[in-house]
Amino acid sequence: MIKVAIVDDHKILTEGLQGLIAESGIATVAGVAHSAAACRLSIGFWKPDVVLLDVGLPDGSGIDLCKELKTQFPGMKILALTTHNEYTVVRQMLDNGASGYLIKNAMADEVLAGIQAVAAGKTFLCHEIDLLMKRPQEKNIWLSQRERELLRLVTEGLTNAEIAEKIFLSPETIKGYRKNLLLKLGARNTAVLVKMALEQKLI
Amino acid sequence: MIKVAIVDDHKILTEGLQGLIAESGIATVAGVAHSAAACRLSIGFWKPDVVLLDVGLPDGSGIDLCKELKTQFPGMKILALTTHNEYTVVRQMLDNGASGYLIKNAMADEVLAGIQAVAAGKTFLCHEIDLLMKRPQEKNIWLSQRERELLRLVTEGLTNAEIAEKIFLSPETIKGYRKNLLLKLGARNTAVLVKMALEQKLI
DNA sequence: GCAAACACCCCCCTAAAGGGGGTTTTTATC
DNA sequence: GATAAAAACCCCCTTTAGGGGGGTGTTTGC
Repeated sequence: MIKVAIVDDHKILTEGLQGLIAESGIATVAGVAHSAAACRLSIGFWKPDVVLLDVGLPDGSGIDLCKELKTQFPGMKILALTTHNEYTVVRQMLDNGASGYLIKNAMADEVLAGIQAVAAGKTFLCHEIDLLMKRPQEKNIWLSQRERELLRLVTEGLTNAEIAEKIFLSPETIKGYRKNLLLKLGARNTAVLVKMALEQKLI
Repeated sequence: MIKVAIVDDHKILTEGLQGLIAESGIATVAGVAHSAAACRLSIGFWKPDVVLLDVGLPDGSGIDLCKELKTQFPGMKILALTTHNEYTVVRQMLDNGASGYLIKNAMADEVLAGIQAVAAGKTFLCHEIDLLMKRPQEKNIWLSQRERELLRLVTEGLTNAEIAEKIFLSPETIKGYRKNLLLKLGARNTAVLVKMALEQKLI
């Protein structure tokens, strides 16, 4: 029997999930955590085979927690379960060691299929995410670390001069990055840049 | 017995909810719709007393659907059930006739309490939203229709001249609105303005 | 009846962003 | 060891945004 832990702050969803998993007979729920902190405290005791992990936790990012868990328990499989269907989020989760990715509007039976697949060492993407990851790559934007950092500072409203001072670079360099970001995202100005950054969760 | 309909595209959540409501004994689930279109088709047959309505539907806004349902079926009670905890969203839902508002990380028993309360003609806000609505009003930003329209055009990257042309106003008027928006939201420039607009769902 | 909020318009001036063109070094990846 | 991508840097010039003023009339709610 597969041992599953659920980490998600949506209590209504976790209650439903517990029932769903228990009834299926393929797995048991070893524990439920509603925050990253609660997860860190208990996960060592639960020793689950599979962790159903949300991305948007109240006290931190599931993306970071995923990396943390995989470092501490390399054998533990992470199955992301979130509302986010943005390329950047999925890619970061997979880069950080997640074995699978489900979105919350997937069918209930995809959850069970996902649990079984990742427990068996396979990777599992729900249908919609599978399509997303297979799109022509020019539609799935991927930024370098530096570009992400810059984009974050731009969205916070810093001017080129301020950014330059903050990260010890020339204002002209910042300008170059901004131009490049506009080009890369196909944005005509800062307003659209910020919009895309937030909508596509690029930062 | 209270008759409830669920309109939400998160299938995992709706499955869980159905069980939860059925087990409680206080209500029955008359039907489930995973989209606004499906809801429009079936709601007349179901004739529920209470509709659990999500804001973020795949084919439209729950805010608009709420207004629509209240116009067509004034006696039907709408109980919003969403992830959004932004003042603007809550206020728009309530203005459009919703009797209650739950966020998805509320406790499961709040759902049942909410259903009973709105069915009895009362209004019901879950704890977190109740706190939000009672905050000092300067923290809860509310924009006029015109301001929202302008903000939307700004986030789409239009320049003052383009906006002026589009909505037949003087570019100087647009400039005035922008200045006022910056002041009202406490944003130092367009980047922050766009960020706040999206984060607080002002548009 | 009167204040407050909304909608509308104009001036001047400076700061910042955007569009064009470049260069070099480092660091992965094949 | 070649190739490519990321990272850092620079100049010129034009357009747009932002900061500071000023003002009008019209709804809307108490």
